[in-house]
Order: sequence, then structure tokens, then C-alpha cells
Amino acid sequence: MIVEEQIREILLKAIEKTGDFKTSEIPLIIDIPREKKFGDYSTNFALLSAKALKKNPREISGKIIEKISDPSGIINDIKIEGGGFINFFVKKEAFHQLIPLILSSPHDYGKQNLGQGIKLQIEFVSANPVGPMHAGHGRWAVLGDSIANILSFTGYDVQREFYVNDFGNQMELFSQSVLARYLELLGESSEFPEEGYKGAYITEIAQKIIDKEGPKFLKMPQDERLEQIRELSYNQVLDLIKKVLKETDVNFDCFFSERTLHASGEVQKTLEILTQNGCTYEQDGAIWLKSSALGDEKDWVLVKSDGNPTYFLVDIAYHKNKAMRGFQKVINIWGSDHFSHVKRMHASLRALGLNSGILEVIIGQMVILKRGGMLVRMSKRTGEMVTLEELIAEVGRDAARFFFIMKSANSVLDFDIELAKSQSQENPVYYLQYAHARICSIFKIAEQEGIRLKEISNTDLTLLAEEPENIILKKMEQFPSVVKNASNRREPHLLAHYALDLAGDFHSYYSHYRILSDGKNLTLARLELLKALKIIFETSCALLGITAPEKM
RNA sequence: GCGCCCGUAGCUCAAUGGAUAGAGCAGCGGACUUCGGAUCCGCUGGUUGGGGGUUCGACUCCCUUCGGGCGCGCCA
Repeated sequence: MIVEEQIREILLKAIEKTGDFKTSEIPLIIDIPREKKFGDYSTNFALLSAKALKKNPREISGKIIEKISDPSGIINDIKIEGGGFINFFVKKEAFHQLIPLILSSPHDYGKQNLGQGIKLQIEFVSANPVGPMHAGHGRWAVLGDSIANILSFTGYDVQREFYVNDFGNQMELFSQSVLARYLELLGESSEFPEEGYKGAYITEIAQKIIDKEGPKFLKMPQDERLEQIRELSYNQVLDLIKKVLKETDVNFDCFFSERTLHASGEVQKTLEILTQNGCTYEQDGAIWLKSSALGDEKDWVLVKSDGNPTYFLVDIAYHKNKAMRGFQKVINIWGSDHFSHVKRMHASLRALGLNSGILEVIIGQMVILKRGGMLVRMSKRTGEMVTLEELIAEVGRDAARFFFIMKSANSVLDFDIELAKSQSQENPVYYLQYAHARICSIFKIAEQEGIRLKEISNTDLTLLAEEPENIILKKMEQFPSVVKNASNRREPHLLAHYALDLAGDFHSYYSHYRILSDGKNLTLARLELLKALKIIFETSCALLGITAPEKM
């Protein structure tokens, strides 16, 4: 058991003994004070309970302290300070037990069962297959991938899904655009659709089709060639998307095709259920959802007056499908431009008679791409954009991933390509990776010098008595709670900051103390510490989706 | 106009309602012939946009105000 848990137990027992209140009434929060003088751990329990007890917090703390017993003798001192904080000063040796704990099951350190194995689906990126992915997609890709890693690690049965919008208006416009370029390239006159995609990549797609299929579409009837061009083009784009995701090391379990929802009749069926449940009405030749009666601000169209379903209706069918697949929790990552969809999706789940609580939406703010301080405008229509592929190629995968994931998703992200590149030598990601590589390097040298680790139980860990060693151990102990926080809040950046912080502690320690010293037992003890530390770096990097190189 | 997000050091960003608000970058000055100098150590830098309130305690919660972003489609 780690020290913090021991402190918790000691406190719980003591509070129980006072008999003044049940510990379940007031949360027992154990903090790690920023100030060293306030000890290793502290609790504000007395301050929180003062009101209920109508007593002075310092008095309450005093009473609790009286009842504290410390059978395993880990505590050096207990003090009441400030308004009534109880501060614990723990013996350094108490932290040493963490090392064998980590080493006994390296891959499990930090692992938790928060999710209790519930089936959870996370859907992210879901870029329309009508053009290459841009930086914004990159943010969702990396964020979703890391959240999925963390959720799996904390006991959720996670499935990662990419929703492919391979149906509808955008598809049509897209294929018309490609066909127009195709005809142009072959010297035929063509009419480019007014709202068509004007990016240069459309011409590239058309050229590839010419390379592969030749001019065979010139004489084909319009409907037929449009359909064939559509299939060829969209598959090209989808392949590219998959390729770039792979390069970014973002993995999906499922690419879910929108078409299947239409083909299976699920869209139609969904509309029927909504109507049966009395949640729809007709107006101006369209069918509407009464979402305003279900928690949304307004009603939305389900079926347009031309008889076609809206994206919204299909999305309802899609979420119904998710629920039918047995997911108990469904997480979507959407850009802030989709914010208004959150309420209406919840409303529509209620309209279906489903628990809207299963759907959780993470709204991420946009990415502002810059190049040397200058704004890079992004538009799929005009085609002026920096693709994710180019970004990764230019900045590097790990550096780009770290840049995306280091910052909280609910702030607009400034991504300056020049900055990310020029800093590449001092990019925080290398600081973290370097810590890992350094440890590997030490072990390599230790091996060359014939230093062999003993059984951990025969290693004298009490030799780890230096202050920085204590700081590192204490921070290592926090790892599970950082993971827990990152999981509950779906915020990988917490983990990124933690890992950087720990890397900093290590670098500082390294430059002030010899690991491979003359004292053999001290060397062995320090190597064990580094072995455990290395595991935390590896696990952190894995959860963040970056590599932990042995040398750089 | 309404809804949501953001506003913290020159810049980019952190901080489950806790004690003296922290890092990195940039700037300045340093690191003993030893395990990797992609490192380390020190200094400079703040009215947490402004104003009220709740609280023993507020960057954090509430109200208000200013500034920026994103929405408010029979587009997706």
C-alpha cells in the first residue's frame, strides 16, 4: 500500500474514534502541500467539517490527532497549522516500499478499475472523406487516441470508432467536382459546380483516376460515371485519411459507414419511432423534431421538404445504432463549431426513449494554425490549407502529438509551425524522452561495467536518503492519482504535465548525484529507483501516444 | 441579441475551493577534466482583463462588465 493510502486509513480510523461524525458525511481529502514546511501530506478535514460540528477547526483537528495511532510507524510528526490543517511528516523510508511495488508488476502500476469494465465507445475525428485532414482533425485524433488509451488503462472496455460520412450532399458535390476536373484534364468542356470543392487536391484525385482508369468515363452516361467517379474518389480520400492516421499513430477499431444506416433501413425506422413517440410534426413540407420540448432551445428538421433526411436524422439513427450495439457509455469528440448539436442529440435520445446520459460530448476548441506568427487560413472549399500529413512531416510525429496534447482541449490552440519546428531541439517532448533515454543509457553502462542488480528484497533501499530521491519517490507515488484524474476528466494534458514535471526532477537529480558511484550498495539502490522511474516514463509516453526512445 | 468556451509573467500554457499562483520559451549570468550539455543552477518577470458577492479560504463558484473565439440552416 502506498503512503497516501496508509495516511488515509490512519485518518479514517482516528476520525471514527472521535465518534463525532461519520466519515461518509464529509469527504476526506488528502493533499500534498506545495510548501515543504507543511509536510508530506495534509488534510483540510477539520475546516470542511467545522460548520457541521459548530466547532473551531483547530479544536477538531486536535481531537482527531489524539486518536491517531500509527502501528507501522511511518509518521515522523503531525502538526496542526493554519486554520486547522492537519499536516503529516512522513519518514523517508516509508516511500521506499513503492519501488518493489512498481517492479513487481511494471505494466500495472497506475492501472485502475474506474470503468468496471463497462462497454464504452469513443468516436472521434470522423473527418468527411471529401478532402485531406487538417490540423484541427489532428487535434481530435491525438486527443481521442490518448483519451482512449487512458480509459482502457483505467478499466473501460473501449472501442474506437471513426464515422465515415459517405452519403449525401457533400459526397455528390465532391464527385461532381472531381468529374469536372477529370473532364478538364482530358480537354473536355465541363461545368464546375458552383459550391464545388476548389482545392488543388481535387485535380490530383482526377489525375489519379485518369492514370488508373483512362478516359473511359468520357462517353459514359452522366449518372453512371458520376457514381463510379464518386466511389473511386472517396476511396482514394479515405485511404489517404487512414494512411495519415497511421502515420500519426492513431488507431481505430471500426470505420463505421453512414451508408449502412440508410441501406439497413435504420434511418427510416428511427423516424418511425420518433413519430410513434409523438415527438415529430410536419410544417412547411418538412418533418421536425420537437426538440424544444426535450431540453433544446429550438426544433430541428429531420426530413427536408424534398424528402431527403437531414444529417441530423441520420445522426440520431447512428446514435441509436450505438446504443443497440450495447455501449453503456458513448463519448464523442466534436469541435466547438458543432456545439449546438449537443443539446439536440441529447433531446433526440430522449425522444427515442433512451437514456441521454449515455452520451457524453467533449467539445474541443479550434486550432489556429500559424506560420511564423502569420495566420494560415484554412478552407476546404478554396483548398488553401496545411494538411495534417504535411504538419506531421514538417514538425515530427511525437513533437506534433505532444503539442496537441499538452494543452487543455477547451482552449483555442495556437499552433505555430515555425515555432514548433524551430523549437524542435527544445520541444518539451524531447525533454521527457531524453529523461527516458538517459536512464536507458545509464543501464547500458551499468551492464558494461558488470553491475548486476540483486533481488530487490536484498537491496538496501534505505540508502535512498537524499532529498531529491524523496521528492522523486513522492511524485512517483502520485502517478495513479494523476492517471485517475486524467481519466475522469478526459484530460490527457494533466498526464503530460505530470510527466514533464517528473522528468525535470530526474534531470535535476541526475546532474547533482552520481548513479553509478563507488558505493556498490548505493549504486544498486539508485538503479532500482531508476528502473521504477523508467516504467512511469514508459507508461506515460504510451498513454500519450508518443515513443519512449532508448537513445536519441 | 441569446448560448457555450477562453482571458493568468514579454510569448505559449499549467494550477480536484486550500497555505507565499507555477512551468517552458524569450532575456541576463553561471555549471567542479566523471553515468549523454537535447541537461543543470541562479536572476529578472504578476492587481490571475475590470468590479461586486458567497466562503475560514477564490485563478477556481455566483452576479455584472469589457475583450477574443465558436455556434444559433430544410449544410454537414
